[in-house]
Amino acid sequence: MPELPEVEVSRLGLLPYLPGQRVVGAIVRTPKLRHDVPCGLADRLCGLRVDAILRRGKYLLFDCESTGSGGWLILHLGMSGSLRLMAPDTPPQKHDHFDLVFAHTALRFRDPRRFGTLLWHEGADAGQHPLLAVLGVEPLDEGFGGDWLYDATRRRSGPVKPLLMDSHLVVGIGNIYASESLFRSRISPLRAANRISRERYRALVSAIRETLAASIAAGGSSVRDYVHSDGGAGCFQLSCAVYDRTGEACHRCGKPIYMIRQAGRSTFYCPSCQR
DNA sequence: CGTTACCCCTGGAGGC
DNA sequence: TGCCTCCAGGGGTAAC
Repeated sequence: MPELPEVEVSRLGLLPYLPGQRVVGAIVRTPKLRHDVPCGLADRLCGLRVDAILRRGKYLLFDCESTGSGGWLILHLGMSGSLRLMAPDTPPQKHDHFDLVFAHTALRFRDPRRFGTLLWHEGADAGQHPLLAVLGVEPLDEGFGGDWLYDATRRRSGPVKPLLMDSHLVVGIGNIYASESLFRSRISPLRAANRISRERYRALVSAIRETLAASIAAGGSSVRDYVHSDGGAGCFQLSCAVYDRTGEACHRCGKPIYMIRQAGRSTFYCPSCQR
């Protein structure tokens, strides 16, 4: 489910409640997620105060007194993960793998497919963690621009769509937003990355930023006293122009939307509008 | 080095 | 109703 906007909305939903709170307990019900949950994680977390919640790509980073004797709780929602705040004594349901317990509330992590990740990084700099150290630029940061993307793709002869989803280049662009952004900028997902002009990369970057920002804004308005990341609609209250619209009429030209498979993932596009 | 295939897992949808 | 196949918003790793 979660792409960058969903993760960011989860983060924003937690901000009013968690920073400043002290961890009074933690429950690891499932030690095997995408990676093994570190041994002794619950004991390590106990007594630490959550100072801040940051995001890097699709990872949520809980600052647990990292500038003192603590570290970072690193959480990735995978394909099917979600977070929710609830009373600490709420009975766990199937696939509820982890609780971070505070005095009056608990943060619960649910993930049916278990592609999510729960890690711990000791020390002040979460960016040093091996999984974070290799990540590319943030798509909403200044460093991500059309000229930068043009320069970064000169030796990439593969199709542009799978490349957009490569977190070592740029983080946070998942399968939905890759297709949607390419449609908006009228670039074919099949086009070789090194055969796209500077001008078109500027349009693509604008489309990516606008799509992500609009989704965050749309999701943000729906979050109140619980953290919402499995809305189910997939497009986060924004209607998709091409994603999951195989055979339906293109909103721009009226011809049918196509689905193809690229690097093992579905890609949706309008062959007429996107070149 | 760049690119792709495979794999981790569960659940829902649709065909028979 | 049951069983089968395919599909799903991610991404690390191995192999080409």
